Amino acid sequence: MKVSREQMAQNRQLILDEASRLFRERGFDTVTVADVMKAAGQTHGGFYGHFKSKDDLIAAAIAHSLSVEAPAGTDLQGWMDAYLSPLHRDHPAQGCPVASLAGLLRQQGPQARAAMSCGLEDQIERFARALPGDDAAERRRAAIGQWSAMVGAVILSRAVDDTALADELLRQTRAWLGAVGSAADEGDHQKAIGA
Amino acid sequence: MKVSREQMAQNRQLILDEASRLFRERGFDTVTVADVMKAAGQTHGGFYGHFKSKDDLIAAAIAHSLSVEAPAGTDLQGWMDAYLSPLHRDHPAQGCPVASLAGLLRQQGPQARAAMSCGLEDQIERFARALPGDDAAERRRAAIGQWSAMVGAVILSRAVDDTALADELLRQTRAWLGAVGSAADEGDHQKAIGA
DNA sequence: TGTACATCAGTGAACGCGCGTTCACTGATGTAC
DNA sequence: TGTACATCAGTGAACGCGCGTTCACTGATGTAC
Repeated sequence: MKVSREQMAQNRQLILDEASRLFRERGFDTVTVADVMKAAGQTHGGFYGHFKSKDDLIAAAIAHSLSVEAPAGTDLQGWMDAYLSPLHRDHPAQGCPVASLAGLLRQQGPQARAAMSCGLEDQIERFARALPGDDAAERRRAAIGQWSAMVGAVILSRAVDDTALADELLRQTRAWLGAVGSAADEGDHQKAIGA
Repeated sequence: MKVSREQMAQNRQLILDEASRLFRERGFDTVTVADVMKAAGQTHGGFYGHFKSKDDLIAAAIAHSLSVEAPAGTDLQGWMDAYLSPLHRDHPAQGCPVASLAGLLRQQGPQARAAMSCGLEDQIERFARALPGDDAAERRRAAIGQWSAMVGAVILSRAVDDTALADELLRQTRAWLGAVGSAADEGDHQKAIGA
């Protein structure tokens, strides 16, 4: 049963939405093509009318989720706190695709890794632009350092079975980023006034 | 052909060594039971004389690699630099199991996650003990924050296809950790002298 | 504008392959005498 | 200490299941007249 061209385009977007959600939730290997198509309200056979292979879908889904993601808006502190919250940790399906997928990409194909490269570069750039300070190179360095810590803390927090440790990882990383942030400001200030 | 009891114990250790190496290199799903046994010089049928299931092996291999790992020795700075080096990024099989496996654990069983919890707690404790400073709580916070950044940076660096970006992630994180470290010292110093 | 027909998006059964797991068998080990 | 035999670690063929992928088919779409 053929559908209209716009319906087909809409179906493709729906497949990408559901794939992106399922991959973040359960990883690439435990989600089957049939799972994705069922979530998108279709049967698995039609999949190959939209994508060349599962690998092709993986790459497209990564690009899709990274393009939707809009980090580091106006409220930088609020965004960082939300990122390092138990809520974000416990709901990867709606969360940052970098935190849920980066650890899986080493065993994925070049298309998928290339998609992650672009998305990551965008994310770093936006983060750096949102940080305070005049020196662009220093802002970029701080963006990479803080971003690494945030992604790392969420990944570790999700890897762990012990709730107390998982919570502590997020809480302490948040506190530590706050502490080094203000300490760095003081340090910068000392340098600025020639101390 | 039966082997001696000590030979059998030795074989079990060999299986764990090879599994730990292969899992770090290629992840849990792309390494088969037959791959592990072949690497250990045996056939796949004998596997179930040593382990209850592949999941059982995964948990045991995680515990095995984390117990061998000895981070944060006497030369803290050297260890951190080595951790954030391209050499470490490009050789996960010999590298830190947390960096290669933490991102895969969300879709693994409770045994595996429990093994990671214990190993991670040990690692944090040792790191905190190696850090300078009098306040133990502050040292623990710094250990968690810095450890998150290190693990995050290596994971991101491995996830990315673009060599320049992958190198930059490591280099900038190293530089940033150095900068906030000394800035924090200055900040602490300012606090200490009542500024 | 209405009709006839070619196109092609989606269906669902089927294929083939690989993997985790089982099992009957082998032959060296280690124990009982 | 030497011999007979029960044990059991390791072998490799086989099983069963699930997944990615293919394909003959269906019937709505959209075009040609």
